[in-house]
Amino acid sequence: MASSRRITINDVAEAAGVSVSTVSLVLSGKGRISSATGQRVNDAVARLGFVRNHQAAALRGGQSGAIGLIVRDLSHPFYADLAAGLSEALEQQGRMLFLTQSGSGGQYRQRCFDSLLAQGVDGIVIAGGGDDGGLLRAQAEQHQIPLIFASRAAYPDETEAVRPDNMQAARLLTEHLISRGHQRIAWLGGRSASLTRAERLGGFCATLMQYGLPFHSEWVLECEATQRDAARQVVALLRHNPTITAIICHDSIAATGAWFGLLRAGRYSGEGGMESYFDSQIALAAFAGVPEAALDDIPVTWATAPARDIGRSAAAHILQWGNDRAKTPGCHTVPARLVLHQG
Amino acid sequence: MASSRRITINDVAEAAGVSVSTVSLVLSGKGRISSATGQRVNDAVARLGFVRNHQAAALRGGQSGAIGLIVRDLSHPFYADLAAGLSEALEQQGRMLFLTQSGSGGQYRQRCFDSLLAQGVDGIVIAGGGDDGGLLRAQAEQHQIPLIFASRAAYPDETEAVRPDNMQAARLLTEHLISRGHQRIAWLGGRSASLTRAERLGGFCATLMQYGLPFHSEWVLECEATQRDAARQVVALLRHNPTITAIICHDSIAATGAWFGLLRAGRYSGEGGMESYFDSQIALAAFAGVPEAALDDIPVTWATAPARDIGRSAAAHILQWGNDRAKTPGCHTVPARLVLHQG
DNA sequence: ATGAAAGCGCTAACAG
DNA sequence: CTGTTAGCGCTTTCAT
Repeated sequence: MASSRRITINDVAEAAGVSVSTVSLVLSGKGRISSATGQRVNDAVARLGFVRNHQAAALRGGQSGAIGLIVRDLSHPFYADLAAGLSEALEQQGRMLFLTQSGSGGQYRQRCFDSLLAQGVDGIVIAGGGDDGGLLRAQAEQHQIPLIFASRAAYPDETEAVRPDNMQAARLLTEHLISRGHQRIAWLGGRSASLTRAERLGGFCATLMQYGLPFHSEWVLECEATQRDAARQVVALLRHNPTITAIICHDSIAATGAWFGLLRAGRYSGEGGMESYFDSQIALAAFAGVPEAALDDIPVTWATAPARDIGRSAAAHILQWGNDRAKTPGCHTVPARLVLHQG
Repeated sequence: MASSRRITINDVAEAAGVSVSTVSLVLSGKGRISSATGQRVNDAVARLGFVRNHQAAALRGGQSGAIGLIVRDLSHPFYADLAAGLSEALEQQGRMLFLTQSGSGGQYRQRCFDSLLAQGVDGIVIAGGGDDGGLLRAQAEQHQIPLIFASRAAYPDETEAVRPDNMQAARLLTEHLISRGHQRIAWLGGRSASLTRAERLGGFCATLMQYGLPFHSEWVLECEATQRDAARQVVALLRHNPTITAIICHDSIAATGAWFGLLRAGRYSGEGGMESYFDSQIALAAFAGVPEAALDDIPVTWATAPARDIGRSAAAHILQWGNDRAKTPGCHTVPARLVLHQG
């Protein structure tokens, strides 16, 4: 049964008693083929165990059916989820995904790009990091191949990109807290240079305004990316501003640190198993890079950056771009989702 | 600058004033080419911005340079790390990775397999799930393409596979505890039907024997995959066996649950910030599917299943198999690493 | 509705 | 050392 030679469309044609072009037409479902012939061909295909050589098809026909992805490092949950969503969406369309990693510093990006080009991909998705002065975009244009950025950073206007909606995420969190009756809300974490943080703060501020609540800039704290610093800041903040009832945290580290800080200060949040010395409770809300199951036990309301949705969206956009050429590039934004804490 | 036609090896040949075969030889570095000609060709390549069409090369030459990976779901950290290691190792060899997801139940596995075959991959790595009665292995053999399994399950002897060394991981943990002076060690978690658990228990038991310590089967507890159940079990266990000084947990859920249980029972572990009612401490050690940064704050010594190493190893084996045909398949085992808790 | 033939871009014999 | 030539497996006009 194990014939050494590879089975080709010629073998199928012979077995079905038709010509190769007929087989090709049946396979791609293009030409008008009588159902009888179609049947015969399909039988032969099944009988011989023929698998179409997609490379040869691409060589002649054009489309390879593969999309390339460049991520910095797949072991980062955000990129893993993004890749998962991308691959899922592509496979639903019968496409395939070439995965490459550009290194945690993005140092191999050009190499990845070139490899993907050489493999004849129909499009490239770059996740993480910006375009170095439009270099990649220029190359992609030269080779007439769709290129799209998908990550948390911002891009020049002419760049096709998919990114999370930071303002909307902040609005989500803020409205949630307000709807729970909180009016004095603080902000913890992030660096002021961060654009992501700026956008989130914008959404936060806008929502406060919308509900007629004041924005206290002295309640907005930067903090280092350590639980220790977050805990320290929370304790200090609450000591000086005891009327605060809720805190929005920039990330899961800040949130966890804040929780420990609250525990230490005797100001716990939610109905956790710990006892509190005070009746008052501080509500915690936070942004998460990704849904984090391990943090289930901390009473925090999360707004998750929808990495998987971003991947799906990137897939949709790059495929659409492949069909409909000469469209104007732009930035597409993907909304966050609220994940309530399971009491 | 944006010429519409694709640049081929012919253009390069013409520009360099040589023949196509010379260019091909320079590109693949095979034939003995005078350095002068080589230089001219490389110049032309650079000047024209030529990118080699790998599909055409594969069509003629055989090797596509791509390896296919089938994982159940990339958003699972174990598979993500595995994929990361695999892709990393492949790219170092100038290979590429096709990524496919077979769905959380593995329901699309056959489809993934077929797609990869059609793309002409040089080998396939299947992560997660076993071979349905050798079906996939048979197909791979028929198409003469290396197939290797990489996951935590066990496989029939004739199957080429890479998996974590569960016994070694258990020995690592057990020896660690013993070296810290623990002699009365309990086991928490997992289901008795699990082979992984059986192997780990084997390593645990063997190490106890080796150090002349008794194995108490009544200190080995099954438990549900919830923190709640783990906590409950720990409390009950310690109530009835107050001399126990250490617990090995089957996974991070059991470990986290155990920690909460210890806190509740007033038997905390490590130098955490909580107060204890008793002087005695219970040491916690556990197996982790993957290094979990979020759990840094729980005082547990982890043995991590080296997902990334498994990916790397799978890459090495499948590439080697590609070169050296007709080797006997077998199971390769990858050691775990100890991750001590950062006091 | 189907067949014949001309390549896609590249590599691998052979010649020179 | 380098050029000529014949395809790899498939798609796609153009005939029939």
